[in-house]
Amino acid sequence: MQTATTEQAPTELKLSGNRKAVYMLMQQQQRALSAYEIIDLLRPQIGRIIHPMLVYRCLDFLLEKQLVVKLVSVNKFVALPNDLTEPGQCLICEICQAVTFSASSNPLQQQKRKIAATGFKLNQQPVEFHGICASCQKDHTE
Amino acid sequence: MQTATTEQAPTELKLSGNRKAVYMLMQQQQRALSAYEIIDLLRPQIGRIIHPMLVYRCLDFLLEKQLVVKLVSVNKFVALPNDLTEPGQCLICEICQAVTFSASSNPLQQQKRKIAATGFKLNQQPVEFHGICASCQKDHTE
DNA sequence: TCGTGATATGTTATATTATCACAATTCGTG
DNA sequence: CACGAATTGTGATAATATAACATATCACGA
Ligand SMILES: [Zn+2]
Ligand SMILES: [Zn+2]
Ligand SMILES: [Zn+2]
Ligand SMILES: [Zn+2]
Repeated sequence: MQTATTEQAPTELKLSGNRKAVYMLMQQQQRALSAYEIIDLLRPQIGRIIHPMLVYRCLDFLLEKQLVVKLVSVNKFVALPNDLTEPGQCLICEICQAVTFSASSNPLQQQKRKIAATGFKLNQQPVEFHGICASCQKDHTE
Repeated sequence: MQTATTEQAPTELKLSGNRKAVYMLMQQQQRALSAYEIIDLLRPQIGRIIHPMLVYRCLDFLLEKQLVVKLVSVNKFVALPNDLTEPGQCLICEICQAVTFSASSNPLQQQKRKIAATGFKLNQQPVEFHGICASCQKDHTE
């Protein structure tokens, strides 16, 4: 029923069916979602029950294409901001779950080189820092 | 039946019953274990079925006392090396699962200060880097 | 020593995250 | 169209984690 193209993805990528639906949802939401949150958000859009396997398969594909990343420390998935050219880092608030991406700044790049020099080959995922964001700190002291 | 003291923990800490058993196991193993691996390893020692809840409660306690850390990116737990004075960092091999702790070296400390300066309050867990260890790289090229 | 509240343990059930296995359908291309 | 490859559909199950409530043990003052 649906054609299998998309105009949103970078570099003229074609996504079809479920993959397109999952990726577009993730781009709209711009926050970390669990696979099951994706299922819940997708159901009303698609109008039928969506099986976990289906979502995990779409996520696997999108991960391979580096369109999304898995935040391994919280078991959630998020669309990669288009302006990030390297995996960089992200800050994850343990209270409100907000996720803030940025490029690796100098010290982190230095640290990564240092690790690489020991023979350990880092993967291409963002380094995940955990803590409490400024806004949640305010909430707790007022 | 068992008395409730231990002589292994740093700073004269008393652990009783299950907590002691879990902590001693983790110190012996010196590798990252899932809660369910702990259950399986503990059963023969204790001689009865150990419920997940029990192990998770012990882990919660040990986490609070900072005797163990949770590697949030792999959902495993590991006894904190006694010589680590700050949370530091760890390298996790995605093939063999080896985990190597070390103190934060300068660039990482600098990075942490930089993050703190933005108002984000980092927690006290090690920063987890993922990749492939030197030994596993050799295995793949030979 | 006994009573009492706090702490720790025992147990069942359930929630959350993720993968396996196999069938059916659709797609791309000669 | 025909064919194999890629994608989707579906049920079952594994792996990780927490909720809820009952019971037992400990600590310590009366
Ligand atoms: Zn927050
Ligand atoms: Zn709060
Ligand atoms: Zn390895
Ligand atoms: Zn291999």
